[in-house]
Amino acid sequence: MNWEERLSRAGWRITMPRRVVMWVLQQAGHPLSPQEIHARGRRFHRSLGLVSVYRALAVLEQVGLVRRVHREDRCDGYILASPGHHHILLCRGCGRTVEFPGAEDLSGLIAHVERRTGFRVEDHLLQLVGLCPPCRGSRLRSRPSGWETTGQEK
Amino acid sequence: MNWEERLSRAGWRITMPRRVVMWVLQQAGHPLSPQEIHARGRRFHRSLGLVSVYRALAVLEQVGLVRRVHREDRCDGYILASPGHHHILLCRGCGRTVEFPGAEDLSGLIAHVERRTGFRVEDHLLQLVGLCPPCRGSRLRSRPSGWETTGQEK
DNA sequence: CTCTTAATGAAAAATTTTTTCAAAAAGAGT
DNA sequence: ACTCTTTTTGAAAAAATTTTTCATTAAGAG
Repeated sequence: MNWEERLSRAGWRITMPRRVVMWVLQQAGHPLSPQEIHARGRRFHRSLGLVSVYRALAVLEQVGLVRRVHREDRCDGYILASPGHHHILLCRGCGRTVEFPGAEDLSGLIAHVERRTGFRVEDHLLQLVGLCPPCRGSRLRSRPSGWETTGQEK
Repeated sequence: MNWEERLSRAGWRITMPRRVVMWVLQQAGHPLSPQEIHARGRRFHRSLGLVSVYRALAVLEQVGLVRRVHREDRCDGYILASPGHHHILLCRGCGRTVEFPGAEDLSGLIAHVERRTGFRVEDHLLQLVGLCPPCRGSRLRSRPSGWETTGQEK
């Protein structure tokens, strides 16, 4: 099911601003701020307003098509979300963003924390930051399936 | 070593605004925004400026005495940091924040991710959100050592 | 094609964060 | 304690970000 269908089924209309935001994020492959999305989006859709970018992001995030990226200094970046709960791996060199599944790998840690604190853990926020192969200067390896790059392959 | 010593050794002066920010965060035990810190801080130090709160937070964070808390909707909360790299467990009921060590528990996951993506992982951001014992309505359990509550025990 | 309702864009308002700069105060050395 | 140098402060202004308002436009169901 494509994003338009998902959006539509969730009761939202397929509009130009929303389409543009999706296009832009698709092509970027790394987190973009509302400002950046707006700037790039205008190339496709001249009259695009910044407000609409904010509104589109809010809707798309709610539907799970877009994800906010949290970095130590700024938290205004958005990337395309692959379906399901994924985590984010961010290259500090080029900003390239990869999502990966693996909530399972956290279950041990979570169980441990629950035992020791008495908390009931309901949700988590996990992001990894590092260097991608090109930025490390090493040769690129094949990327196995299930590990999708957010956005277009370069 | 207390925080004043740590700050001092890092080359910073012990000033009233910095002291007030530490006091306020100590007493709160849950994330506070600069605004909130400012409001509470004025009770101790009438002339405290909001700007100084921002500046104090920047310095204290850099020295590792204070940590920023990332939540889905807002990322402007700060808590006292216990020494070392800890993770944050946040109660969505009362906001109570507990830090826990456990970078080790992530090493498996990180190794896995590195193998599959070719990235070299350098840092991570992990936060858990859940319900603390009081907010779940259950009896409070003892909190083992090494699991410190940020701020004052209630 | 029409009609209803959601969504848009522009402007204004509200918030949040940063910059600037003269005055105050930390703290090292008398 | 007192002096001196340098950092730090607080206020105001500026910049940047996000939200609200509202008349107009355009989705998409019928």
